[in-house]
Amino acid sequence: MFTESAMSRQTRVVADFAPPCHQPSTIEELFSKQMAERFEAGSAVFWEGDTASHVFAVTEGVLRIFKIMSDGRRVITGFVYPGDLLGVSLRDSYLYTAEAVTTARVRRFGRTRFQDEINHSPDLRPQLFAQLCDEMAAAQDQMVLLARKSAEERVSSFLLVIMRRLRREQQEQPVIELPMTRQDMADYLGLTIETVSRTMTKLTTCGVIAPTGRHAVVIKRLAKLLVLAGEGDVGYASDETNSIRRAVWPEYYTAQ
Amino acid sequence: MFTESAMSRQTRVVADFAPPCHQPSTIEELFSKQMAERFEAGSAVFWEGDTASHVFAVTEGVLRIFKIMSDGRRVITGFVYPGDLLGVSLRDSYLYTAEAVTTARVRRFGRTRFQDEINHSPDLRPQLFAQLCDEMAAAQDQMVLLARKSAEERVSSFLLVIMRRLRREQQEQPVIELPMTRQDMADYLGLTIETVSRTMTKLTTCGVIAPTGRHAVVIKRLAKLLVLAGEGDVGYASDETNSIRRAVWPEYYTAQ
DNA sequence: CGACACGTTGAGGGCACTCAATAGTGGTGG
DNA sequence: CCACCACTATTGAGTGCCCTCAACGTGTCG
Repeated sequence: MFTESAMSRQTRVVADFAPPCHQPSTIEELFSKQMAERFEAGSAVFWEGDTASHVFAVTEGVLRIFKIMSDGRRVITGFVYPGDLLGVSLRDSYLYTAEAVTTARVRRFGRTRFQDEINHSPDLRPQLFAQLCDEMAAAQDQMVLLARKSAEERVSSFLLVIMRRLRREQQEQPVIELPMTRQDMADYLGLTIETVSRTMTKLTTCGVIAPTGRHAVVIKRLAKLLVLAGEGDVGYASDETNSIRRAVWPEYYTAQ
Repeated sequence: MFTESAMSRQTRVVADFAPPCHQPSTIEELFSKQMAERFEAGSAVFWEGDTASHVFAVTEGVLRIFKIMSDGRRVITGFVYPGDLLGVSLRDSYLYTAEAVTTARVRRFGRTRFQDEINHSPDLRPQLFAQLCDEMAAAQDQMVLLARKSAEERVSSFLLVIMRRLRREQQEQPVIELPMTRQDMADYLGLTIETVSRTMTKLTTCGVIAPTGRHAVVIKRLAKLLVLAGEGDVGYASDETNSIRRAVWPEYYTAQ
């Protein structure tokens, strides 16, 4: 895979009946021509161990990817949002099960076809590589969370991660949507449903967050949440670090 | 990055004074021409947050890669063995610190140069991709371990992972070398040094392992270790599953 | 309104952590 | 050769955080 030549590119374009002058320059664009499929909440896109025949791009909704131990213990290794790819990191079979949390829309490519596309496009390769790097960075952060953070730190970190994700995708959002159940959060954070619930209550009582219905919260005190998440290096932070943080969250970052 | 043209390849080859007829066909071969550098136990190859200027290949020794929280909590996200790459998953700066556990030898490429090489070689790209997939699969397994496994399961799983790794690299090895300290193991498994020590003692008492000095053990009962690791789906296993397992560890797998 | 799923709250227990003391291990020098 | 030290590992006692088990709210559907 990843081979490239003027010859093979020509071949591909002809096979697709696409105008040779209009190559997709982003992965999003590449998938946009594929048929959109709809998955209802709770339905699976693929299962761990299935032969990995397709690569998916999420255009709408949220999915969970998870592994299950032989005795039923479940670990959610990530939540997948619009713009994310699904099923890329694989050998011959999928590493995890992917299931819709909300009604979701995805587009798919045959694995071989996707690899050809990536191979032939010098524009797409770095995008795919960047996606994989982001995925790896997220996995590393998750390992830190699971290995060493307290329940309070885990829940706080989770809220921050979701916040940043929504910010990237959508507009300014003081309200954070949490479409997943408490059980999903627990299986993602390595906690029980009861501990997640208790911790959310505690954060509410402290005035850090304010619930808006069951599946959304408003962050009232971001600075405090950062500290609780274990990202608050306030005691050690240089002026430079703090100025960077202010640049990242200008409207939120106020000492409280 | 990953951009490609006949022109740039020409430039590269001339700059290296390498024979155009002898392209490296494996990543190992690619690195073999680079100077080997020696790192003493405890010394760092690079630090988390450093500008990611190089990609490394380990040829000898073992390294640990870790992240540290602002208050000093350390999480080892992986151990790196000969044949592994180091510093590939990155954006602009390294995701983690890499430190030699034992005296280690590594070879390096400038990041840009490495990307060029990968870009220009249809042989190397799938190898790199496969490496990244393995890394991702390992990260997922680690998340399962950290999120849901007991101390006993964690230590047992760790021993199995190391065993498989040594088996891949070296010859048949009943003795498993554990060059890292108990603190390293603890920071990898999300436990304390005391819990690791107690669990190792317990496994020894049970007759599952037998210590050979401080930094090596012999696995006496693999079947039991598999069960303790949470990989023992014995109660559920189909004949097919078991036959697969026997094929993987033919000389070890005996019901005990 | 009842059934059901999901979420919250409470009481008690256990696994792993903390703190502390002891025992190996390896290196150095008298 | 052995005393001495620094470092690492083991073992023990007690605590605490989170889990387990259980009951009670809450929201949604028929």
